[in-house]
Amino acid sequence: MLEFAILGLLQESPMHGYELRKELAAKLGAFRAAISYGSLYPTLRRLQAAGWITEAAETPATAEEVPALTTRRGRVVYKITAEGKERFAQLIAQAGPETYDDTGFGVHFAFFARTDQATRLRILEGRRRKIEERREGLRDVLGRAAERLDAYTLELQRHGLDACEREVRWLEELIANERSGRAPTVPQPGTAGGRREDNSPPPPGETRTERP
Amino acid sequence: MLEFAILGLLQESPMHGYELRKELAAKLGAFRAAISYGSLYPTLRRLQAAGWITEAAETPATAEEVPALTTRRGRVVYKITAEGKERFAQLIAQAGPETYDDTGFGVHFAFFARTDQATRLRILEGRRRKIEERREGLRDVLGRAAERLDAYTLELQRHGLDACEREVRWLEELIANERSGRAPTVPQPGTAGGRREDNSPPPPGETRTERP
DNA sequence: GTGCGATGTATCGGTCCGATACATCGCGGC
DNA sequence: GCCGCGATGTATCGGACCGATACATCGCAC
Repeated sequence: MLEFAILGLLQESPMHGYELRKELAAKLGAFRAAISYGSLYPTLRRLQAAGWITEAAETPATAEEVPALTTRRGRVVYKITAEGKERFAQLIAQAGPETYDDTGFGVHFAFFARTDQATRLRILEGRRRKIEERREGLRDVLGRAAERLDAYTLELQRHGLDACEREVRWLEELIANERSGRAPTVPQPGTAGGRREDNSPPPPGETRTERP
Repeated sequence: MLEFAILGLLQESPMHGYELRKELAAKLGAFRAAISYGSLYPTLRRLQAAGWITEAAETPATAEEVPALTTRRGRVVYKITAEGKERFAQLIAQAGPETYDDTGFGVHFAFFARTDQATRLRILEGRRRKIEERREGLRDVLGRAAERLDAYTLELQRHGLDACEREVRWLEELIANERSGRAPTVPQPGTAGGRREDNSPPPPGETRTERP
């Protein structure tokens, strides 16, 4: 998961660890709190060892200035490699059941702009199915086993059920939108127009069609 | 977390691993999928080593019947000890910030019936604060940084924001209810109480001020 | 000039998950 | 009769990720 997120982010621009964490928190604010350094740095090292990313020498703005007077800074900027981009595409293509749990779904969804439509649909439908199952489970408990549980537990189930129903509806909308061929959902109010030219659009190109 | 959940469940009645997992899934269906055996069994061993739980010889219903004809079953039934109950009470009393993240909150909430009112309030308010912070973060992103993000990411944020607002409202209700001194939220239909005759009922000793 | 909060890299122990293995029980189909 | 098969049940292993902690530097206010 972390691997996927890092590769996705570094595709937008090179970054160092701290920045990576911040960007990720911003992008996933909804689903995840913030990744821990205790997993971030080891993962970076792993990715580097695998060749998906490389250290990009931190150019001090103008190389002429500040040559070595101050002790060399610790900041390490990472950059994705060609192999890394391939790897990312492969991870998207493979997107399977592990993509349907809360975290996995959130992370993949956050990179839908780099995901082809077929995969988007597959993920959305898989997620919906999973949530529907959870919903049925909750309905079961609330229906059949209600007497066995105390009032607080029941309240928890009710709240969970509500959240499930809501998410299913949300997913339905997204799926319908996706099928109708166009971008996400409705553009929001005010600030007319705009908001379409972010860097690097979903490359529908050679995103491989292999099966593992 | 798992430790807490297990001690809480075993207070309702002795159980073996499989049962424990099922009960837990039913009680937490809303927040957690289901705990993994890979953490359940090691934790059980840890709790046993610490003396919070013990193996209770699996009595075959009526000892007269089915004595030893069939090969001895592997089933291991666990039972909470007096020290375990103390430990559980202590864990509740200590309930701090780690209790405010999704999983921690869910698990603690599921055992609110065994939690004193002051602690319930503390947990609910801590959780509310945490969600409010998340909400503000999302509003920030949606407000200030909207242009930097693609439409899918924005949609994810919107959905997350909605969920936050909804949960805050839910928590407000629960808190108000809690302050007004009454049980959870709306009481559900008849069939009050029930399931009380197992060996170890919640000792009304020092905790508990509510009536279930 | 000194303290202090934000920035930044890094490690360690511990919790928990996912996959896997294996054994038994009850049941229906052939 | 006996055979497979899904539910029940215990167990382990490698790996992902977290939370706490330790440092070092930078910019700025006082």
